[in-house]
Amino acid sequence: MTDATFAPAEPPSFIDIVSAVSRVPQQGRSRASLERMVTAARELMLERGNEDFTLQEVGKQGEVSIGSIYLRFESKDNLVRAVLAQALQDLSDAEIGLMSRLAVACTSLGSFIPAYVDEYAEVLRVHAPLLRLTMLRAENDELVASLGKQVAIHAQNQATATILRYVREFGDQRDTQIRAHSAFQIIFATLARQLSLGSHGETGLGVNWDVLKRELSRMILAYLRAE
Amino acid sequence: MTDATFAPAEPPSFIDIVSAVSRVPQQGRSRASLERMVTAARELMLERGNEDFTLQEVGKQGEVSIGSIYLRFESKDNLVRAVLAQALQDLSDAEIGLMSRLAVACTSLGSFIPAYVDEYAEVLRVHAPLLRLTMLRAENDELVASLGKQVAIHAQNQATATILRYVREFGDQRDTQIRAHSAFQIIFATLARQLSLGSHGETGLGVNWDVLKRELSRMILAYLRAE
Amino acid sequence: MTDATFAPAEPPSFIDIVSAVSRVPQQGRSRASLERMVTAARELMLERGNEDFTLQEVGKQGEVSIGSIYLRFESKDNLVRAVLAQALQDLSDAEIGLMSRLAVACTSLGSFIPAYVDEYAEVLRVHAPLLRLTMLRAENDELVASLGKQVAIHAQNQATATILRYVREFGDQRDTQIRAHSAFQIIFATLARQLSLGSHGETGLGVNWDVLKRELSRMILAYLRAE
Amino acid sequence: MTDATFAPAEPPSFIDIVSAVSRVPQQGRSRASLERMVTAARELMLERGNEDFTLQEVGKQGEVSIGSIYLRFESKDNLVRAVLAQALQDLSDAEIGLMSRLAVACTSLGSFIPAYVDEYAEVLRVHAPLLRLTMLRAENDELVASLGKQVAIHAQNQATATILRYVREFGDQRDTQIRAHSAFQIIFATLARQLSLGSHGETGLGVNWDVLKRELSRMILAYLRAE
DNA sequence: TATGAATGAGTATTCATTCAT
DNA sequence: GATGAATGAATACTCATTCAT
Repeated sequence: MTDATFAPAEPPSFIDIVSAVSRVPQQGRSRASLERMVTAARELMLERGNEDFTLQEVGKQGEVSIGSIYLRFESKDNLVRAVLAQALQDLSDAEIGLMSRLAVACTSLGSFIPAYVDEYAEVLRVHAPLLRLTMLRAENDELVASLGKQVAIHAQNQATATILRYVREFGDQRDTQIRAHSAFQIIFATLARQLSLGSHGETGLGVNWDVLKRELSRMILAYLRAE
Repeated sequence: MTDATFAPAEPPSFIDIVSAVSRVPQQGRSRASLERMVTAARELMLERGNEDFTLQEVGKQGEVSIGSIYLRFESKDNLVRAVLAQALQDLSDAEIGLMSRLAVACTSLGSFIPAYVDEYAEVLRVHAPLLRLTMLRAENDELVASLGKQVAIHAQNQATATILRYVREFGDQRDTQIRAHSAFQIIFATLARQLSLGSHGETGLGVNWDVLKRELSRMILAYLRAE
Repeated sequence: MTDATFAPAEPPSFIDIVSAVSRVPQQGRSRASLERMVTAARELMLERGNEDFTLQEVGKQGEVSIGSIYLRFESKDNLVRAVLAQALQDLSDAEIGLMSRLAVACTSLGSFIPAYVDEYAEVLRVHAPLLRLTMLRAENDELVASLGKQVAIHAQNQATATILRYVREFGDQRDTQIRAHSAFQIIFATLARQLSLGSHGETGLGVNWDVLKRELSRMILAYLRAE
Repeated sequence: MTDATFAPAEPPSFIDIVSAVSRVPQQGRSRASLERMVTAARELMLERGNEDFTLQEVGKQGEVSIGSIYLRFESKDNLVRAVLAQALQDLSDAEIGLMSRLAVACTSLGSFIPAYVDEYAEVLRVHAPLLRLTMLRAENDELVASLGKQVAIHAQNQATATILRYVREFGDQRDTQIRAHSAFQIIFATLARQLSLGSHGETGLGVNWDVLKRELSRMILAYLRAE
């Protein structure tokens, strides 16, 4: 375990992320055109895969010219990155919103953990298609990998900090940070796998989603409360 | 939860797997040539990615002609599949060997779970590079996805059955199959994620590998022993 | 030999030349803007070649908008032509100045020829970079070829006429125009080649510049004085 | 003047030249295909300029596939270079043949110089179109420039050595190498210019080709015989 | 069986020119 | 007049697959 504290750092910002790959900030009509091309690219990427589309197709579907794509993005690669960066930003926003809601709604570890597992599963499910693309791309794209890491670190820190608000309910007061952190790791890994966010791609395998979520919650509670 | 029993089914067989993608059974000299091309393809795939190599390169590196590759494989895709199928077979063999060993060596749940987590982690670590490629490919290749699923199901069934040998040590005798099954799911998901077998590609994020394995064992034991 | 007399015709005029390719006569602020774009184009052409620059770059470097370039020039081609036309005008002016000076300074063929070779070599050397571009372009651009021809004809006529001022020193009084004319042809061809104004691009090839100029003068004098 | 002796060095060889830009030596049917693509490229280059043709056009006109062009040449640039290298080789061969012929046919300086001027002019005239392309390209292509230089140096050395066979007829026995060398420089520069091998592209300008050749011979003889 | 030369469809990118403001 | 964002045609190069030998 590192010294890293789990206090929520500044959340990643879409402005920062997209400015890394997009050429000019836009307003008005240009903004609309930028959005049409990003939307068209996103749709094509979801249909066919990260790179298996042509800029001709983006132009046609988004009603923009090839040239105007190159006015905003240095390359096709950067257009792909912008789509994925936006997806990561959306996920990050949803994660932040979720934690805020749960932090006020749950008064005990026993109510928080199942609610967190359930709702985080839902957030990941909604973002799963683009998230899958992001992870695929991150394998061979340092920039996307780095953005993904930023988002992941923030989510991890925020979740760990929130779990630690219920530290008095832990069964053992030693190594509480390690426990909270491990709990998050295992929750994320399990949910992500069920959503095919990697790992063999064989979602579920005869597992009932609701059952697994319930058992996962039980396991985490048993772990945190163990003496 | 489905009706699927967790009795170990017939393990997947390389012969079956490769015959699905390879053209002719091989003997003698031809066998050697087949192996040279598969080995060359594997090396190139590990270096560059599933498809980022040319058959010219395979021909050169494996000292086989382009034509002879097409004599064995219907397409480049099938050559890639053969490499990945072999990798899955190797993993499956290792999983089977591991379970046999542990089944005789461990006399209690308390000794089995940590040993299983540790040694399964090692098995996955060794096979991780090709396993990563397999999962990447499975995203867009039904055939590889299906082979992966077979191997995964077998591993899951075998592991669940083994855990159930210690069922008397469970804290609660209800839903024991579900518990054993969930334990496997969570172990696999957690280990896989640490090995970057998917999921954001950000292995670890400040987590100590040994610490996480220890906490994972603790969590599983707390869960299975919980009343 | 043609009937063309070698009496100096009207020298080529930049106004005529540029009006052939530029759109509107300019005054005041617009004039300054025109000059900035032509200067920027010239710099880029010298750096990279006749066409290997973009109008975006001209706009940036010359602090003019793309639109204003098209207000003055019908096309990029015409901008290039304006630069080359101006270069031809500059060369022509220098040639005229040179001949005026020598005509009064040199009292004999023996002093005129070496001075002319030396100083004309210097004039060509100074204008060589743009002259090279002009010749390159003239290969495929009728308009530039025609402007170049005008300048060349004027230079030839002027030089021939000047040489003929020393006709009494010729060794043979027959075919004096042909001799004067041939002398100019050979002087120009030799100097031009040394300056890489065409021809294999291999300036010199182990020839000493000063030696060649001296030998060229000797040759011309030997030729004109021969009986 | 450098120390370089003018003894004819080994003449440039097409094999060396082309092997620098072509991928594989060819025989039989492949050789024919190679020649068809080079011929098609040459024709297109003569029609439109060094680079103003597409590989599609070469494929169509030469009845070869795009792929087979890339089997022989690493790039379009190298195909262009091969055409120009072959042209240089042809010129060099012609120059060598010419000198051999004249060396035995001419017994005196007075017969050699006019014959050389006449016949060298004819050789250059025949090769002028491709030679023009070569010089154009050499401006921006180091490799072509270097090949051109080799051919030029060989021609210069060979010509100078041949002129020196008549050294006893020189009017002055001092600096004979310089004189022979200067004579070649001036002959080549003058002929090249008349053939538009560079220099303003304004061939002739009212000069009669035959007259100029005659005067050039006279001038060279007057120069070499001068005391 | 085995070879490897030949094929040619498919695509990211540039940049002169236009025209709405 | 002045601007510069938008347009889209045009083209070199790759590589899986075939098939004549």
